[in-house]
Amino acid sequence: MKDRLSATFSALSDPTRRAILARLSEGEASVTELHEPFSSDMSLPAITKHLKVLENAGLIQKTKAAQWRTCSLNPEPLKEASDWIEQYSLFWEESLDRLDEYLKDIQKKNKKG
Amino acid sequence: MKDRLSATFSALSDPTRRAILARLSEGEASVTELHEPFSSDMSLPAITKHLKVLENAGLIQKTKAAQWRTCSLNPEPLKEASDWIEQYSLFWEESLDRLDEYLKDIQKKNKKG
DNA sequence: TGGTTAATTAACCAAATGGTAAATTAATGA
DNA sequence: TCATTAATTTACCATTTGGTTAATTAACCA
Repeated sequence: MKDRLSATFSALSDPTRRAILARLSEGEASVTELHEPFSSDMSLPAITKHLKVLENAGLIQKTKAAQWRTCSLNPEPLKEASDWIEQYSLFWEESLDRLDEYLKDIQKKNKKG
Repeated sequence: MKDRLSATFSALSDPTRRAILARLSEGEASVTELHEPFSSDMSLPAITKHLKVLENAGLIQKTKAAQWRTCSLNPEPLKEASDWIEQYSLFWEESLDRLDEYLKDIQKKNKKG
């Protein structure tokens, strides 16, 4: 049994799966919807397999309604991955400036809405 | 040819390789030194292979002196991975508080010297 | 009921992955 | 020179990975 962090990084190591997560970050979607952008060069069963990998890593969740399978993003494993990488952030110099700027950005957005 | 981000996440998907990076975060080390913590259950050639994966992903660099191969951490790909994950940070709620705290921590350390 | 839609499973494939033991190469030094 | 140390390569292995096509299952609806 693969540990959670390994499963997460492994899931993220494929471009198709990263693109799927990007799509889900905008809102939940059905399997067919997720397949659409890749339909010219990838089969639906291939997408099903990718989703299985993402689900096993805990990165997505599926809900079932009739013949529909709706997928949604679960950010928890991403946060764990981010936390792991964070221990190395002291190694890049601009870290302080970037975080400062990013933080201010978020505070602005939060105050607006 | 695998794209850089995929190679990075793929490299990070193995616990041994993450442990190697953790060791290198404390300072550069020879192949034998990196092998030592694993020597009871993993061969030296296996470590060589892992290092090859890390090197191909750009996560480490090797310098050569006589029969010695010294490995050191390269944080750039980690930063790229962190940046990629960062786009999802809005999905976890404590992000703002954590970043704020972290930033203050770093500023304290920098002011000390 | 039978056709349609959505999704999954089964069977297959080539390549990649994490290991091993043995052999080889590179460098040192008695 | 030959033994020792450090590291890599070779050859092998079982398993996993990203795909495919065909078949099957689940659900809807005229």
